[in-house]
Amino acid sequence: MALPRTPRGAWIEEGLRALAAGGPEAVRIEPLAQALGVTKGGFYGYFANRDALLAEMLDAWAHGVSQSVIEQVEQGGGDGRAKLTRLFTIVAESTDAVVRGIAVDLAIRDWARRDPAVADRLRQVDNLRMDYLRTLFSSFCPDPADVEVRCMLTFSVRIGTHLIGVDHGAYSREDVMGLVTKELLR
Amino acid sequence: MALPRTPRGAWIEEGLRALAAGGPEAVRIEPLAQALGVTKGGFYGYFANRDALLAEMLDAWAHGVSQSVIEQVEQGGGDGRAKLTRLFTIVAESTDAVVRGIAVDLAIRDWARRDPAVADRLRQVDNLRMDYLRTLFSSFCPDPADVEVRCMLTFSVRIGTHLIGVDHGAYSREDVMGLVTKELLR
DNA sequence: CCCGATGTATACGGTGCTGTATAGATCGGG
DNA sequence: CCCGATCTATACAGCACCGTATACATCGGG
Repeated sequence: MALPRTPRGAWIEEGLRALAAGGPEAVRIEPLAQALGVTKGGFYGYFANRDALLAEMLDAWAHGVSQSVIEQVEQGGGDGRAKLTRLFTIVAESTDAVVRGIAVDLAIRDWARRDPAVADRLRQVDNLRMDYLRTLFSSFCPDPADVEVRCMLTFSVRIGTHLIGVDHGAYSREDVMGLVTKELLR
Repeated sequence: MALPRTPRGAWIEEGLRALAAGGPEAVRIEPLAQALGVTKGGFYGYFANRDALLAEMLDAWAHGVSQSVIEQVEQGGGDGRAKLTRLFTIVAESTDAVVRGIAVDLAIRDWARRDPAVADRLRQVDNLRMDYLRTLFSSFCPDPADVEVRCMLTFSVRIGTHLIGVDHGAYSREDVMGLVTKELLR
């Protein structure tokens, strides 16, 4: 039994890299193989076809994404505001990671606009995140409507900052995001 | 002089439709021709190649997008809050339009993440919109930092609502957006 | 140490698209 | 009414990729 030089997970990870870089259309098997330093020969031993890879990429993302962040935040302890602050920091710093990086997140969001199956999966993940956000905000916001507004704004700005290309005059983007955070934790 | 059965603008509009539906990778000349009920024969009379079409699509979007909305808002009169309210309504209702619809907007945002030239163009358009937002918020917010925060949140949530797939329990998305609007105009 | 399973390289036909070339159709102006 | 510019259909070579088939390499177990 030869141990796989290019294990199943390598295809998925490289696929996610391609997804982040160019959307689902850019996930092509032959370029993936080239990036892995292999030919596509082995690919079809793991996956039936390209769609099977895309499906597994989605699975890998959905499983590996939220839980780890929530655990990371929770094990630090503190009250709601402290946890939210920590959450914001972690999310802002996770730009680089491959599977759970923001680039994959944004690519999947765009993908979901076109593929209902992807949209369903995204909704599940987003609901998990949103539920967690709600518990944190609820710890210091008595009004449920207020909680909902803050959650929606928090979620939106966390995505929007990567999709909006404006200048802020005297402020840097980091400045503005800091001010936004302060406002949301008011 | 035969009048063009498939004028230049038709290719651009159909291209934007394809862009909205599947991203820049989905803008393929032969399918476009098929959608127009023509073959690709005439295309290369108008455009040098596929990239030229993509560039002109971007131009068409950049020119036709913001100015009309701003004029529409301005000619209604009223104070800053009234104009913002009108702006929110107009933006929320422009989901369907082809060139200036939200689908094209989101597709271009995703495109900009990968193509620096597109990102530059998007930044110009976003800066125009943001400047207008700033003037409106400034009319009733004395603190420039507060203005910047509200602008960023407004812009983000206006995009985010189309990219976030969460349920809100007892509230509908419209409810939440209404509550958000009330908060932002506070 | 050799067998067999697993992973890999290579070759192949098929598909969908690009961009070019060329000939035919169509309509307005002289 | 016919000429010529403009638009269109068709044919073609080239490219990138898909999915299959097949033979070779590699390593662990008997």
